[in-house]
Amino acid sequence: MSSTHLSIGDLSRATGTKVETIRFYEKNGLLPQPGRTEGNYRAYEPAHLNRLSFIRRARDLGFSLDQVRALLTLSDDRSQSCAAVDVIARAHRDEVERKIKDLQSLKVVLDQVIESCHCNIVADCAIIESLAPTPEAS
Amino acid sequence: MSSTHLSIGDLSRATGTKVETIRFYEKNGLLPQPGRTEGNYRAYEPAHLNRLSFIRRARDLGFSLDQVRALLTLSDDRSQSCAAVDVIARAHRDEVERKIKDLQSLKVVLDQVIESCHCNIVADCAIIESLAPTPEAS
DNA sequence: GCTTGACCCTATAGCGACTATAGGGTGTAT
DNA sequence: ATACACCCTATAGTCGCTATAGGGTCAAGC
Ligand SMILES: [Zn+2]
Ligand SMILES: [Zn+2]
Ligand SMILES: [Zn+2]
Ligand SMILES: [Zn+2]
Repeated sequence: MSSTHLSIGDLSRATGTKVETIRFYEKNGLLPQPGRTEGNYRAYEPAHLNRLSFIRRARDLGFSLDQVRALLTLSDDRSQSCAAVDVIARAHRDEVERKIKDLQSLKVVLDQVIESCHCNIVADCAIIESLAPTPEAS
Repeated sequence: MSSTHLSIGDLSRATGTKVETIRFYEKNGLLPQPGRTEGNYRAYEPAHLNRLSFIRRARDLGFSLDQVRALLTLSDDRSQSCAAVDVIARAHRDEVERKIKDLQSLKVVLDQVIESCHCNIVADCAIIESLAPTPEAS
């Protein structure tokens, strides 16, 4: 009950997280339930702010909430081997890598499709044609 | 009522689309409602197959369902200018480009973070540290 | 003392694009 | 007759929030 308590709005401003999102993290077990004031307001400790910052940085790096949960659990048990941390981070990086490759080959196709449109009306549009099923063959 | 009718399973196999997804497209106005057999089974015409193929190719290229709907409408009105088609395709390509760039800069950070972990226990783990809020500064 | 306004609360529904489940009916082959 | 593949509707779940409805709390100003 010291004066160091923070309101949900304080956490929101400090981390750039919407208030609803903070409540969402609590409901989903990422952020522990804080104490309450007499008026039933959430009263956070500085540790909550640290934890929320951690969550936001991990989310900014694209980790899923499940991965963030796992990273939080690992970071709480500071004597453990960090091999599990490494596994999560590498799995995520691999997925990012895969997504980049997928999008790059997608862009190649989109570039070709867009480039091929030298027409005026939809009937001749090469973009539409590239989507339509083989128009001549049965 | 000719013998050319196709069941939902036929469309599913022909396009690699799950049956539930086909029903979902119908409910969301992408695929027109087909006739029904006496047993209340959907009975598709070849035109439905063409339309579903169109949808799938557009989805494979990453267009949103809203974009697919717009492309379908445009492709139905074959005398129209294809400028609107071009706008949709370029907007989508620009977004793909943006996503690639975002993921590439994300990957740079992830690579750095992962590379920095030469530790054994979580207490020293550079990955966890990179997520935790500045540990010394208040 | 009373109102205004910023802030907070819970509970619920919505987004996109499906996917899965429950609880049935149909059609055909053996 | 019964097994089985297939089909039907309706509803809820996924992910990571975001938005809404319908309230309660608290400090400041008049
Ligand atoms: Zn306290
Ligand atoms: Zn064109
Ligand atoms: Zn027919
Ligand atoms: Zn480490």
